Amino acid sequence: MRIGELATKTGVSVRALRYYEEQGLLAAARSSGGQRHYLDDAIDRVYLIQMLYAAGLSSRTILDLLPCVDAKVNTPQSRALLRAERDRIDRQITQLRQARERLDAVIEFSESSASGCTRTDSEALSTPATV
Amino acid sequence: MRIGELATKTGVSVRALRYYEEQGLLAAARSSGGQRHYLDDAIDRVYLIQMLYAAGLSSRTILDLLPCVDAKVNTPQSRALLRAERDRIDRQITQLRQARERLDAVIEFSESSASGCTRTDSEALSTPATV
DNA sequence: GTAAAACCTGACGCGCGTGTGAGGGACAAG
DNA sequence: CTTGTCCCTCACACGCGCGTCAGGTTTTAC
Repeated sequence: MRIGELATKTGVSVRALRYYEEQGLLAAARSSGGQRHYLDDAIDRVYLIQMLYAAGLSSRTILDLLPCVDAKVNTPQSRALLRAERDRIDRQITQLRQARERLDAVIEFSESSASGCTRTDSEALSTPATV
Repeated sequence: MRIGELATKTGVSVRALRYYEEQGLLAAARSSGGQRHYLDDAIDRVYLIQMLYAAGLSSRTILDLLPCVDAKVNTPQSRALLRAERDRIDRQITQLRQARERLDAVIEFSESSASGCTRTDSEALSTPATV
């Protein structure tokens, strides 16, 4: 498939796909005219890349990790890298949970507070059912 | 206290503190000579700001949230904002967990795999004790 | 009074994932 | 062969949190 189809199938912009190739994350065959052609498994690849980006990994780090995910490289160094990134994600989750708890405390207080009892239409809309 | 002291006490750079003020997140009194002076509670304020940045909030969003945290504003809109951000954090945590599970699967496979049994000195160093 | 340290404003730079536009080829349909 | 759509390669721009340098003022310590 060509780049436009991959873009619509994955929901990722054409620009982004070209950027992934530039970063060495997503290989593409080229037609005689220079156009990119992808295999079907590129779709999963793009999802994986997006997942790792969403987890806060940089292109460079993803580039280092992908060979491990593909099980093409399995060295002590690659395993250390995998563990390091997993641990970084763990720390980030911890931070997010702390922030979430902080916000939750504020929410709890504000909803039990005085002006918190003035239920409005806008709130009724944004909160489907407090059943 | 002046900005340098606040910086060392919080571990945040002077540049960052000035940036927080520029974004309206951290107020400071001024001396006759124009230098910033902070109260002790600025320390906690900075920690809070850092926490929210770490949770992926933008300066703008933090600016909107701070009045709620200070319990100075408590409207239906502010509560909706709080919940929206909390939910965003929840979604982000979910994404991170997915990425973590993906990496974990790779790690599990690679450590049980063939070349995973070639223990080297570098691994012995990076892994203190597999006791 | 004088030097050093801390502070001030203003402005440019960076990293990074993308948006966006210019100017031009590739390719299927009529 | 032409038209329309998709694609190509530069290349500039952005947002954002902050580093960093320049040139100057304030405060502190002696």
